[in-house]
Formats: sequence, C-alpha cells, structure tokens
Amino acid sequence: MSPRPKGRTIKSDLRERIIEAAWEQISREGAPALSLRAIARDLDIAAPSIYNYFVDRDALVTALILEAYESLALHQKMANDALPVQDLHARLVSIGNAYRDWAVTYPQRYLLIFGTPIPGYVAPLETIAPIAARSLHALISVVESFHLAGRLKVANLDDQTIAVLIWTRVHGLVLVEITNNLPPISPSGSQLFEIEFRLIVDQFFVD
Amino acid sequence: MSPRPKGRTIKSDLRERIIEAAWEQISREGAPALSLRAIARDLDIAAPSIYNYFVDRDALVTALILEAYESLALHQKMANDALPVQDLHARLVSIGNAYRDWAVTYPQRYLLIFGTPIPGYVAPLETIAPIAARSLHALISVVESFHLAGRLKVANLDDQTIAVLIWTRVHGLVLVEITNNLPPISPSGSQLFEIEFRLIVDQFFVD
DNA sequence: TGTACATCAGTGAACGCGCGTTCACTGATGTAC
DNA sequence: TGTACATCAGTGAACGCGCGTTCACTGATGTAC
Repeated sequence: MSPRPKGRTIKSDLRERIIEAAWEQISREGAPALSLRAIARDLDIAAPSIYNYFVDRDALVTALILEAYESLALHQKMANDALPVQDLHARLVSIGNAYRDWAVTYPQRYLLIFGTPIPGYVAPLETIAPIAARSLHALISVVESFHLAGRLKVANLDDQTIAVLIWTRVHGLVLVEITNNLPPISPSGSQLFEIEFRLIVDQFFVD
Repeated sequence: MSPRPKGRTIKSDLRERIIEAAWEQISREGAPALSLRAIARDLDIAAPSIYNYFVDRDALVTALILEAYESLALHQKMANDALPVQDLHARLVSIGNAYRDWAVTYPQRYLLIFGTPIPGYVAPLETIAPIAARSLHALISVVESFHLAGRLKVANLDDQTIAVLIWTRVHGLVLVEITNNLPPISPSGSQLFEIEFRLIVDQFFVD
C-alpha cells in the first residue's frame, strides 16, 4: 500500500531480493548447491536479470560471504557493547554465547564462511580478509582488557594468540555441532559449549 | 611382468582403481566435485562400468567415507601402540601429532569426513557411525588410563567428555589450518598446534 | 504542458557443457560334458 | 583333449536434466527541449 519509489530505483530492490533468495536457498540446500537459475525461479524472474547486479556467480558468492562476515561481526560487537566495559568476564561470556547463537541460527552461513570451500570458487582474499578479521575484534579486545587489568593467567602467550586459541576451540565445538559430528557418547552441543567455555575462562583468566 | 590372476578375479582390481581415482580427484578438486564420469575418464573406462561395483554415486561416496574413517582410526591406533603402554603422556602426544599429521597429509579426506556435507548425499548413519566412533578409541583409552592412574586434574568431568573436548579442540585447530582460515595475526598451524596441545595436557592431566 | 529521444532493467531463446543413469550389446573367460 | 554353452565385466549410445552465460530484443521510465 505504501507508495514505493518509482522507476529505476527499484533496481536496488531486486539486488536485495536476489541475495535474500540466495540465503534461503543456501539454508535449504547448502552453499555448494547455490544456483543462479534456482534463484531466478524462486523470484519469478528471468535468470539473465541477475547479471544486471552481479557480473557472475562468483561475484554473488563473494557478496554473500561478505554479508555473512559482517553479520557475524555485528552480532559480536553488539554482544560486547551490551555490557559494562569494566565487566570483562560478562563481556567474554556474552561474546562466546553470541558466537554460538549466530552459528546455530545460521548454520549454512557459518559453513559458507568457515566450511569446505565451494568447488571452483576462489575467494578474492584482499576483499574478504579485512572484513573477516573484524569478526575477531570483540574477542581480541576483551583479551587485551584482561591483560591490561593484570588478569591473564598465561604469561608466555600474547593476547592475539590467546584470542585465536579461544576462537579455534569455540569454532571446533560449534562446527562439530552444526555438521552433526558430535559422537553419540558426547553431551549435547549446548552442554558441551557451556563446559568448554568454563574451562576456557578457567585456563586463561583470573575471574 | 608378474603373472596376474586371470579372468574374473580382475574384478576386484577395477574396484580398487575406481576408489583410487576417486581419491585422486578429491585431492585435486575437493569432495563435492566428485564425478563418476571424471573417474571413468581418468581410468580410460566407460562410465557405466562403475555400476558393476557401486550401485550409484552415493554408494561410492559411502565407501570413501568408510575408508577415510578406517585410515584415520588405523593411524591413531598405530600412534598409540608405538609407545609403551605405561607412558601415558607420550602416548597422548603421539596420538595428537598423528591426528594432525593425518589431517594435513590428507586434507580432502579430512574434509570429506568432517567438512560440509556433500549436497544431495545422505550418509547411511547406521553404517558409518560405528566406524566413525573408532577414530576416537585411542584418545578415549589414554584418557581412561590417566583416570585409572589417578592423574586426571578435572574431577567433575567423565573420561568420554574429556576426550570429546580434547578432540573438538584439536579438530577446530586442524580444520582451520586445512581450510586456510587462520587469521593473519596467528602463529602457523604447527606452532599453534604445539601450543594448544601443551595447554590441553596442562589443563587435564598430571604430567 | 506536450513530444521526441535516450536509457537500461528485465526478457526469452539459445549456446555448449557435464552430469548420473539406463539399456541392449559383445566378447572374453570359465564350466560341463 | 575338444566343443557347446553360460556367465558377466565392460561398452557405446542415448536419455533427460540443470547449469552458467551470451545475445539481440522490448518496453517502461526519465530527460531535454
């Protein structure tokens, strides 16, 4: 009912709809199955229309990867900002939970970023790397705060290495949960996450 | 030159060659790109021949997954058996190193097992699960040995959960290394592995 | 305000490709007499 | 030892499919006078 902007400004609208349809398809079928023709079908448009917005399939994939990294980084930042700066422990826990929540909510996006690379697709690293790095910023800054506060238990590791280690631990856990590779003998994903996170805090930080 | 068995016994020979060609292709292009026709091309046989040995593409993929799990489990067992039973620390380190070595040597096999599922393929869980479980046996048994020796630092976790946690840590690390997702700020894969493994030993076991 | 023209988002047909799978076949090998 | 027959691993042609991408087009919209 609301009067939409007329004419060519609709352009940007279709671009968004293409990306949205791509995400939908990725959630249903997984990233490697992404197909321009299937997107066109879903949107009831002709397949070549997509080429008005993305020079080829790879360009669309790159846009999706960037969006996913940005979304993850934003959620991390929000989780960090939601708590008082000086409450380091709460910020750390909040970041950790937000990370798992994001991954569990958007498993296919998580796999798009961190899973097996899509066959034939080569990521333009110079475009992606800086955005990718942002998803670790919140974690790194908390670790640095712990360091500055003299609340680091591990003396012989620098802040960035600690952050990377925490990340790979959480990453492994989350990935195993998403890809359904938890051994039957294991506690559930959320239980395991809670246990592991406590161990992480315990090992690196003075509480 | 050696007199090969004649006639129909060659059958099994081609089956092996198909699997071998499949591994080669997977190493080159990654698991999701696996194609029966490409295998046939590599082996200079007609594509339908493959159907004499595998009822369809999924059956081949399942066979590959089983082989990969078995290979990993075997390497784990060898790493465990290579050292005196009572030297728990050495056994643990050996298992850990063997795990990473296997993954780094056969990254595409590792991804076939633990990476993003192949689109359209549904794993026959009842076939795979028991073999998959075997790849954790060595680790679990060492943890149990530590427990029996009263050398566990963590009292409130059972052995299997500890094993799963160690595994997810190593898994995350190895996966990130293989998929080239280590942040630029991070130490190299092997350095990080060494650091992490020392932290693992430190946290869970009395050395 | 009205008209002629330029723009360009979206179209439909077509391309060449590789895929998994089926089918009727062929010919070498192994078996029975 | 020689012959007739059965077996069955491997073949070549063909199927229907979905894919990414190109191309010349069309028609609605926006712009200049």
